[in-house]
Amino acid sequence: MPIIVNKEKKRASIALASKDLLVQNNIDEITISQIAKNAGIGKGTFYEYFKDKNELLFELVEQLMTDYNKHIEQKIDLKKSAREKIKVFYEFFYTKEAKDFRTLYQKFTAVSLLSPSKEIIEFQTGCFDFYQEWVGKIIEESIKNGELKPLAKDLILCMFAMGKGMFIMSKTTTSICDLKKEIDKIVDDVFILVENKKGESK
Amino acid sequence: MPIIVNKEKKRASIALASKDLLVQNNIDEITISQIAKNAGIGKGTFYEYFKDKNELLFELVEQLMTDYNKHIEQKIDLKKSAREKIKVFYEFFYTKEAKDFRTLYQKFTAVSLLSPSKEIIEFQTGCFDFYQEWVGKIIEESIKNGELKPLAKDLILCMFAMGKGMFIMSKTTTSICDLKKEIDKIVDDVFILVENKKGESK
DNA sequence: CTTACTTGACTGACAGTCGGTCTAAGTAAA
DNA sequence: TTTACTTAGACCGACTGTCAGTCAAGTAAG
Repeated sequence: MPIIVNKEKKRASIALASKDLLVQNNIDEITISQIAKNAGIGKGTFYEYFKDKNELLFELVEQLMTDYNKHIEQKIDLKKSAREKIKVFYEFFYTKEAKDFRTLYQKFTAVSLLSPSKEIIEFQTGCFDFYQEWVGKIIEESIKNGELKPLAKDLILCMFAMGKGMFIMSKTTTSICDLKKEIDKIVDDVFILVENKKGESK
Repeated sequence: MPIIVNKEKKRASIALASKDLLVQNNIDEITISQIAKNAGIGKGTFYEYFKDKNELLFELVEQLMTDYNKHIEQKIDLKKSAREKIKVFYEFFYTKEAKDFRTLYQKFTAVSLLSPSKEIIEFQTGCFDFYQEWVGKIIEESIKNGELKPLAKDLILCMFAMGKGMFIMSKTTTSICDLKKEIDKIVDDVFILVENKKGESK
């Protein structure tokens, strides 16, 4: 019998090997031959594992997101107040640690808008629901323990969308120079509105 | 001397002629030859007026945005409360009237994320500042006349980013099925927080 | 020998270029 | 005033190079 390769693992490793290439160049400036050479495989082999460049980007984003989620989950557990937890959540959009992932996510968002395949929509929907629920839990817990007013719950979607919008705008305008500062300010301003004042906990 | 064509006008008319093509197809599925044939010009002529397909899309979005702004400005003037005015502002994201423009704007956003040229960034920044100021005026006026609390001013950027974020998510997930309803709800929820209760103006 | 996997030469399609054509205004000689 | 010639902007599509995607031949393990 011939060698049986673990398709999933090889796919993942090709994607990982292409990371720098994808981070540092515009997608349409990279050729499949370049990707293949860079990953140490033949061009034909690339097509055994990916339909096109977009699928490669997709695989990479999925990988990095899994990793990042683990990392962020731990970090959120360390914070006590809802405000702090939410801020950790937004860190993705500006922290240096996530820089590469963020660059790829930017490109992936663009691809999602240009040609939203069934798979992409499914993935994006999964992420949306997952994070939505995550933030939801943080907020609801804080409502229960009296940190936040009950109507805070109604702003979950708004805050979520705000993050995405701020990210897009920071990448496509020069009006937002310090994204961390701007997001922090918004979070603080909103929390003023939905936080119970000290001492009056429910 | 030969005929001197109005370059600007011809550029605009080529763009306008390509509208349906760009609305109905993925950009990378359209060829320059197709665009040229559709506009009744030769391929070479296309390149006299545009660097590439993205520049064509850019021209078209600029045109449609100018038109749409005029239309929306009138509509906003008809509304009395800040809440109503703001809602008109968000109409772009779901109204049937703006459907084609919205589709093109979606693609343009993607292009802006993929290859943010100096010109694109400049344009996007201009739009950002313009709308930001617009919403700002609505809010500030309402603060003055006692409709809104002063801290409403701090939420302008948040609300602006929220709109953009909701739009992107409505196009890339299946979680937001009725965008109008969701946005209206968010606006109402936020207004509950920043509106002065009736009778207690200022 | 079979089977799973790999490969790079090949092909068709497209983006972008370039040399040639067309048209009409300008010029000037008759 | 007519006519022949010039000129330059506008226009065009055949051409070229490049790349995505394919496929027939190759490799190696059992």
